[in-house]
Order: sequence, then structure tokens, then C-alpha cells
Amino acid sequence: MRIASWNVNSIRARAERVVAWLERTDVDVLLLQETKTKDEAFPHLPFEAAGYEVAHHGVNQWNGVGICSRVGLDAVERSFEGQPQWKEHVEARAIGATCAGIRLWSVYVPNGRTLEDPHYAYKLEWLDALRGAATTWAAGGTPVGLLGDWNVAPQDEDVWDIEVFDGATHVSTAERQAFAAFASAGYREVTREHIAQAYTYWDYQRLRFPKNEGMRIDFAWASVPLADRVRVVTIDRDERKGKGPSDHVPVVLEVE
DNA sequence: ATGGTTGCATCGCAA
Repeated sequence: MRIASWNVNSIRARAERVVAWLERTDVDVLLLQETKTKDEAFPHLPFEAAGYEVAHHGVNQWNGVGICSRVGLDAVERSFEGQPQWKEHVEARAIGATCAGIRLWSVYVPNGRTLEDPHYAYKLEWLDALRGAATTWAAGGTPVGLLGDWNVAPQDEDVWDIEVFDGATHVSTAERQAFAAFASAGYREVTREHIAQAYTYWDYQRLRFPKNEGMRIDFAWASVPLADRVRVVTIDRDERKGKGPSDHVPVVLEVE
């Protein structure tokens, strides 16, 4: 089966493109991030017409996560145990469901903005809380996948010029440690196991894509029983091309 | 000339 993850940067702006890609790529489960819509405005019709059930969690114009599946969609959760709040609310940054026996979470890690911004401390807290919850999920031997936009570039080669990122978020030691901690929680980051170097995101600004000035910030942490079943990983760079692309491209796992 | 965007609850904010 094929499991994909994609920060679509507004599902309403891109529903037709996403569904066309789903059908063309023969994907069974798609985890969405940054849908940028409330639940009631999610464009369900094209997904249902293509044979996918959808579970979505969005409360305003920011964030928003979803799971689309044609192989079952059970036990949906719209936050995880201990998920930190931003101010008074838990944001729509995580949704979990069981699809074909695999526990899948679509995650949209907070951006962090700058090292001094309160959003940066929130980001670190958020990653640590997810790791804590994920430790429990993986402990029983259940196949678990945490896929999404992690907003962390774990290695220097995951950005086009590490010197440009001096003092910036996404590459700080604390963020990288918070990301790497999932390895001690019973998970393996399977995209790098199959693809040594690739970008998953190119900013709309400053001709980043034509100049191939990208970042690798979309990843898939798989609990060991799931990681052992991953045969092929694809990062679909061509989806950054053409009319009306997201600034991120899909990551696809072929799972035995 | 050293910039050049996109999406939204759109004229301000977030990425």
C-alpha cells in the first residue's frame, strides 16, 4: 500500500490538484497538513468522488490537518495526549487514525518563527510532548507512522546554504535534538533511509524553486515494525511545478 | 535593479 504526506498550503486552493495527484499516484492514504480551513469548508466532494474517506481537523484559517483513506479510517483522534496549547487553545496540528491496521498521525509542527519568539519555545515543547505520546504508541509493537511537516532541517545538507541559516530556526541544535529524540522512542526516520538527499519545500519567495534553494523538512518517523515494511520512498519534486503548486511536495511510502 | 509569493477570516498576518 502507498501512504503519503503533503503540506498542501490550503486544501481549498488545491483540492482538484491534490485529488488528481492521488488518483495518478495510486495512493491509499494521504496525510494532509496546512489545510487552512475550518472543518465545514473542507472540500469533501472531490475526495469522496475519488473513493476516499476524509477526517479533518481545522478550526480557523491557520494550520489544519487531515487524513484521506480508501483503506479504512478508524479511531480518529484530533489531538494527542499532552499536546501543548498556544495561549488558550490546542491548535489543529495533529490528527490520528487507524488505516489498514497502521496507526497514522498527520503532524504539522509549529514553525518557531525566530529563536527569540515565544513560538520557538512552543515548538520545542510541542515536539517533546509528541515524542512522549509517541513513545507510548510504539511501545506495544503497534505499527505507527508520524508523517508531516516537521519544520526542522536535521542536517546541514537539508538546506541549500547552511550559512544563510546562521541564527535561524529549523537548524538549531535544540530543534535537531528534539527531532532526533524520536529515534530513542522506538522510531526510524524512513525517508532518509531510502533517499539520501532531497528537498521537500521551496519558498514561494525569491525564486527559490527555479534556483533549487530548498529545504528538507517533511519526514516520516515509523515505529520499527512499520519501518521494516517500507520498501520504497518517493519525494515527488515535480509537484512543485506547474500551475498553482503548494510550496511543499508530497512524500510517499510504499509499505509491504 | 541584487528584487522577483501565496493564501486567508485579505489592506495585515503567517509561512
